[in-house]
Amino acid sequence: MVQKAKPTNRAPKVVDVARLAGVSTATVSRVLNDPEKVSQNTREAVLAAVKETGYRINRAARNLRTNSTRSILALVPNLSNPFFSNILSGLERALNAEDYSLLVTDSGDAPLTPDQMDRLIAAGQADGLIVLDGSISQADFAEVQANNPSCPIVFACEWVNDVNCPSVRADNVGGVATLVDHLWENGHRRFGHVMGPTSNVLSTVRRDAFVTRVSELGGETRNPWILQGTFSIDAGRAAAEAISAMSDRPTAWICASDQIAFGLISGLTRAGINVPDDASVAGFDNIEMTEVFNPPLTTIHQPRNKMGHQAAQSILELIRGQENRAQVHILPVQLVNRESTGPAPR
Amino acid sequence: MVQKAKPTNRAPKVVDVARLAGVSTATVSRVLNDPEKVSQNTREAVLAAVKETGYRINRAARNLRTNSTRSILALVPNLSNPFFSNILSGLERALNAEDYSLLVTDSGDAPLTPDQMDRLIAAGQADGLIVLDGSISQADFAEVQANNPSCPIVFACEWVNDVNCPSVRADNVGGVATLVDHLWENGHRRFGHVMGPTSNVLSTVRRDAFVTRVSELGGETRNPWILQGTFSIDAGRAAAEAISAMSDRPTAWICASDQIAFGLISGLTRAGINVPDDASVAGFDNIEMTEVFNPPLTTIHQPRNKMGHQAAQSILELIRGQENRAQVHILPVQLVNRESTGPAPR
DNA sequence: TGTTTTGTTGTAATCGATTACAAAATGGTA
DNA sequence: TACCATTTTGTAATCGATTACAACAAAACA
Repeated sequence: MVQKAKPTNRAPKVVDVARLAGVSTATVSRVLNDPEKVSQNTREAVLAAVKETGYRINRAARNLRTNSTRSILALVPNLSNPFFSNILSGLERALNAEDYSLLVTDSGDAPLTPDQMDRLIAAGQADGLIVLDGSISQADFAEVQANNPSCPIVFACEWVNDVNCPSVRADNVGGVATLVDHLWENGHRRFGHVMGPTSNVLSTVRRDAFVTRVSELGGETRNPWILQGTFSIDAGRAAAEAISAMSDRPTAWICASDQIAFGLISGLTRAGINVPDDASVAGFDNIEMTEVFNPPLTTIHQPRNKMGHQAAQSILELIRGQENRAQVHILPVQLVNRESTGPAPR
Repeated sequence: MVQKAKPTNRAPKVVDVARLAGVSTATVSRVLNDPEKVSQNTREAVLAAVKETGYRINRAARNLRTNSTRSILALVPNLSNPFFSNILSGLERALNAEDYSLLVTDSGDAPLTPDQMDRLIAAGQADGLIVLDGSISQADFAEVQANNPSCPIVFACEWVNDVNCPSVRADNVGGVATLVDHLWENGHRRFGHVMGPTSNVLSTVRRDAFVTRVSELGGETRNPWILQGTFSIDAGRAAAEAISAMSDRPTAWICASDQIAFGLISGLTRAGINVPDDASVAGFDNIEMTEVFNPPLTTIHQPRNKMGHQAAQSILELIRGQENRAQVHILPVQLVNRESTGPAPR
């Protein structure tokens, strides 16, 4: 019977394996990295020696020599946001499957400065960067890219305009249009929108899609019916206050996130405006809680795990030189029709 | 005026800095790691050279030489769970402040095998491990610890019993007792509990605390009133079905997590049992959504960020040899009294 | 002034894997 | 058998920082 890795005092290295297998370190290394380059016999001998010694590669040494780290750094605006953690989850699994690991940095809701980003990149802790933060200005980002021309970067979910990086995102335009259509079919003709922060691409893209679709259908919206805020519950509540003070208001509200919708509905209800009887409210994201919220929220489902997965694929292909720098992956979304929307009041 | 780092084709190394400053590489390294060991003059010269060359340390080389990585690996059962991401957030910030970075591994809700854990640890990618997963069996964990006696490990939030590692957790017993007391004061005398998975420490600790406190007060609970499940919304819904089929049931329910409570309330409502008029329901965790849920959820607030922060401190101290291996940090919790609980129906 | 102590700096070995290049073994063919 | 092509293996340099040790200089002391 084969012995379990014997308790050595020192961690075994390639030389130990090589000695035991009666080959050179080069051969051991080859067995581990390019098995086909080695004859079957020696390969088996080496693998046996690896098992017997309990050898585990020293990453630092390999990283130094190969000038790579087999890890990817994700830049997240706010880790405590469940939306991001879902994407990270998909990301992490896809990376792990390829023997890459995931480093996470929380930029703390304040967009990173170019200098901070340079430092993160130059730290040489990662082979690539996945940016989940769309609040970075185009100029700042261009600077970072210019300073680090060889650093593979992929955007996931959010992105920065006019930057030459692969990007993975949901079909935001289609999603918003679907919501408008859904409300339109329910007889609504006057539409309002609660945006995220104006500094964020998603906010503006969704707002524009909203305005476009409403006008295509011939519906009505007005500037004061488009409220700005953040993607948070609190922003939704604040919007509710503003709305309840309006003398003349839309019957249908589309929110830029589910959290906004929660706050909005909560606030409207408190103000005596019943959802969906007096006003319909739709969200965006389909986070887990939408289902048990009262009323269950009509929203757009984003394939979060898939987005993480695709982002992982893209960055790996970029690292391997197979990905087109300008590739934009737009993943389809789906309307989830629940009970926060209904027929327009007459 | 000082030039910005000039665009070299090759990343500058210590030798480049040394040459420019007219000193040896040893001196450069000393300036960067032990500034006091170097005279003021040379120190300034070196720092100037660092700035001029735009030198950034190569971590792989340093890691190899010092046999450390300045990064910490967090083992998370499920990244998409908002509860964990909040802790990670606190963790990441505290680590970053000390120039450590955070690696994340999602064990995918299936507890890791000892072998998988060994591999993660031995990969030498991290100087320490923060375990957020309490579903690992005591035997498995003991094995891992025996195999890696020198690896600093800290538990956060969840933990494994009878293991000699620092642990950071909320006051689960106190929290549950507070909930029971709160319901008791509202006139409830018959109590039920919806647990998490039995394999999880938190589940059993909370369940035991529940049983203990109810009996201390002289209240009533029975085995069939203690339902098992997972920490999920779905489990709460399933519990609601079971409950609505009971002929004789408690008036007060304490759930092991907010998510369970959401599912439970949603299910009870659907079954025609009104919360809080017909039954009171309390959660545990105080996740963000509790506030806008309808009815707003009475729950126990856990200091999630603080837990992450404390876990970071503990692991750093452990790495530096200052932390007591058996230290248990129990952070205080708070009752958040909202509207899902009320007077017992008569 | 000579001797010791203290403080500062440099030389060169070292961490552990990968890989260019060369050498050896193998197989195929005339 | 001799020759060439191909496959397999080994030798030793290399990645870039840290640090033990030694050397030197400056300060303190007798």
